[in-house]
Amino acid sequence: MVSPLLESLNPEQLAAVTLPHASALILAGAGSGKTRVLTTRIAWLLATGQASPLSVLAVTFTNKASREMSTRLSVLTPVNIRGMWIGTFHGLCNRMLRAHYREAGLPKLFQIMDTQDQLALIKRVYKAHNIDDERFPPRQLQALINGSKEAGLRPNQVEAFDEFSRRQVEHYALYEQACQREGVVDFPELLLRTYELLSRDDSLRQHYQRRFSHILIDEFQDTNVLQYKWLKLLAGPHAAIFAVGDDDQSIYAFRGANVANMQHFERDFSTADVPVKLIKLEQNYRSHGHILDAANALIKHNQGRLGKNLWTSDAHGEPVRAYAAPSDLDEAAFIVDVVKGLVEDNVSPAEIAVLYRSNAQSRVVEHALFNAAMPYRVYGGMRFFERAEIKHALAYLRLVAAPDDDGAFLRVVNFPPRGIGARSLETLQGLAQAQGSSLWQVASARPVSGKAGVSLAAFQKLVEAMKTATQDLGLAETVEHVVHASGLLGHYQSEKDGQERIDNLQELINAAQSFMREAEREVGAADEVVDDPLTSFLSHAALEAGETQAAEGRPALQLMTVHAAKGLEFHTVFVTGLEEGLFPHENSMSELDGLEEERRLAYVAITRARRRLYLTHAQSRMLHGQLRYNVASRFLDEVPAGMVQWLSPKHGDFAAEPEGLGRYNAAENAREDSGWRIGQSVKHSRFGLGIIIDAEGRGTDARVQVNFRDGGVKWLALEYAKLQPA
DNA sequence: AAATGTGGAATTTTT
DNA sequence: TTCCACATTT
Repeated sequence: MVSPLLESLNPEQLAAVTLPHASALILAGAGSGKTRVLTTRIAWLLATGQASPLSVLAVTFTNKASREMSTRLSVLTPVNIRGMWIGTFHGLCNRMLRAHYREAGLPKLFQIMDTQDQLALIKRVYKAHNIDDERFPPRQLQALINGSKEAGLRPNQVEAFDEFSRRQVEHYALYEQACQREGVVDFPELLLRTYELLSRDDSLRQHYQRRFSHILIDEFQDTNVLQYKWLKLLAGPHAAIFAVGDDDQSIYAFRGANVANMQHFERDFSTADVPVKLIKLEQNYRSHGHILDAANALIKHNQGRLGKNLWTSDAHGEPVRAYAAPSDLDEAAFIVDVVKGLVEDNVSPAEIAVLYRSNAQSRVVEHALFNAAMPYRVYGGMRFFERAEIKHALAYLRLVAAPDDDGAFLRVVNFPPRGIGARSLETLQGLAQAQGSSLWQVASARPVSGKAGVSLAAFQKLVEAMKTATQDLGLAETVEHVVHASGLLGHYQSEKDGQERIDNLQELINAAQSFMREAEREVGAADEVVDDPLTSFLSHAALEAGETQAAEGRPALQLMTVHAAKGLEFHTVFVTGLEEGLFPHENSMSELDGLEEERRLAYVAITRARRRLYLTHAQSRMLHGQLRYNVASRFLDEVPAGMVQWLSPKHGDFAAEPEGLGRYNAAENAREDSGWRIGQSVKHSRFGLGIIIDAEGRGTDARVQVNFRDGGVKWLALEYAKLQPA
C-alpha cells in the first residue's frame, strides 16, 4: 500500500518523502516536484502509521497553495484528511485565536481588517488625536506598524532614533488602543497575537506541541521573522519540521521575507544527536535544457546562494530567443506577431504568458492585443472582496454581527446617502472619543438633534431590524436580506453604470452559498463555521480576497507581473522590458541585496517556461509620460551569448543596419548627420556601455547625451570623446 | 451630495 | 501619461 505512493519518485524525492522523524530542509528548485514531495510525504506518514491526521500541521502562504495541497493530498491518501490542519499562516492563527479568544484577550467576535480597513483606521486615529497627516503620512505609519509586528515588536519594543520616529511609535501605540477598543485585528496581528498567546500560556503551548508532531511548510524562503519564531514555538521538542523552499526564488524580501531563515534552520532545528537533514531536488521536470541552462547561467551571478543547479533529462529543445525592439510599441507588436504564429501552430493562448516587471508595462501590450483582436487576461488589480460595493455589504454584515465596529459603522452610516453629513459624524466621533466608547453606543445613548439625528436613529433601527430578520436565516439568506434591506441594491439600480456592482452583490450571495457548501463538505474549519457562519464568512472574506477577475470563457493570453507568475508554468513565456532601470528596477539599486533579488526575479521569470522562451527589451519606452531611452538589461549579458539566439541585431544596434526593424520618427532622423543616432548603443573607453539618448549641434560642435549603464547620463563632445558603436 | 478641478506620485504583494 | 486622493465648487 506504500509502494504505489513512492513509485516514479526520483532518488532525492524518495529520500525526502521517506526521511525518518527529524527536521529537514528540502531545497526544491523550480519545477522539481516540490508540491508532490510535500503531499506525498504526508500521505506516506499516514500510510506507514507514523502520523495520524490529527498530528499534522501543513502551512502555506496563499489560500491557493493550501487548497491545492488539500486537493492533491486527498487523491494520494485513503485517509480522511479532515482533522488535519492545512492552511495559511493567517488562516491557522485565526483558527487558534477563535478557539482561545479569551486567553488571547480578544472579543469573541473580533473582526479581521484587510489593508484598506487598516489604513482607514489609521486615518481615524489621526483625526481623533489631531495628528498632522502631512508630517506623518498614514501609509508610512502603516508600513511601520506592519513591519514592527512582522518582526514581533510591540510599540514598547520599537526603538526610536529621533523625535520623528518617537512620535511614530506613539502613533503605533494609539493605533493599538483603537484596535483593542474596536475589537479588530490586522493581518500581522493574527500572527503576533497567536505567537504571544502560545509563549505566555504554557499549557496551551504544550497542548499544541504535543498534538502537532509533524509540521510541514511550503515556500519556506518566504517566511518572515515572526513566522519563523511562530514555527519554532509551535514545534515542540519532538516535532519534525519539513521545510520546503528555494533560496533562488526568494523574491519577497521587500515585504519582510527573510531568506536567512533557511540558514538559521539548520542551526535551530538540529538536536544534539540528529542534525537537520538537507536534501536538494535539482531535477527539473518542467523546462527544456536550453531554458534551464540560461536560468542556471543567470543565477550563478548571485553571491551567497545555498547552491543548486537544475538539470533535466529532457531534450535541449529550442534555443532561447532574444529580441531588441526600437520602442515599447515595437516590443508589443513583436509579441503579437509571435503569438499569432504560435496560435496557428495550435499552442493555446492560455499556455502563453507575457511577463513584466511592473504593472504599468501591461498597457502597451494590452493595446496591441486589443487591436489584433486577441483574447487576453490581465492578472492583478482589484480583488473581489476589495470592491467598494462588496465592502459596503460586508460592513452591514459586520454591524449585524458586532455593532461596535466603528470602521463598518462609518463606511455605511451614510451609504446609500441618508442625510448624515460630515458635521454630525464629527460630533459623534468627538463624543465617542471623549467617552472611550463606540460610535454605535454613543449614537444609541444620546440622540443627536435635528434632521441628521432622525436619520441616525433610522439607520440604527435599520441595522437592528436586519439583525432580527436574519436571526434564523442561513448565511446566504442573511447576505441576501442585508443586500436588499440595506438599500445597496436599490442604490446601484438607480445608478447608470451600477449593473456591474449589482452583479457583484449577487456574486457575494453566491459566494456565501458556496462557502457554506464547502464547509459542510469537508476540510478544516468546519466546526467553527457551523458555530457562527456569519463571523466565519467575514473572516473568510478578509483572509481570502478572491480572484481579480472572473475566469473567462475562451482561452486567453496571460499577462502578469513576474511576481504573480511565481509557481505557474507556461508553454511559452515572454520576459519583457529587460532594461536597466526597469528590470533590474532602478529602485532596487539602493536596497540591500536589491540587485540580487532582481536577478532572482529574472530567474523565476525564465523558469516559468516549459518549451519556448523570449527575452525582449525596448530601446525607448514611454514612462510617466516621458520617453526614456534604456540600456539593455545586464541580465541579458549574463546569459552567455552562445545560449541566446538574437532575432534582431543584438541590443538593437540599428545604426549598423539601416534597413533593420527600426521605425524612428522624422524628428529624430533629422538630427543625425554625425553618423550617430538616438537610441544607438555605444561604448566609451572610460564610462563603458551606454545608449545615446539625445544629440545637439553639428560638425565640430556636435554633442551627444549618453545614458551609461554604470556611469549615469553624460553629454559628450563627439570630436573628443572616443565613442565606438557597441 | 455630485461634479469638477488640482496636485502628486507612479516597483513588486499575500494575508 | 494616468491614476488617485483630496479640495473646491455647483
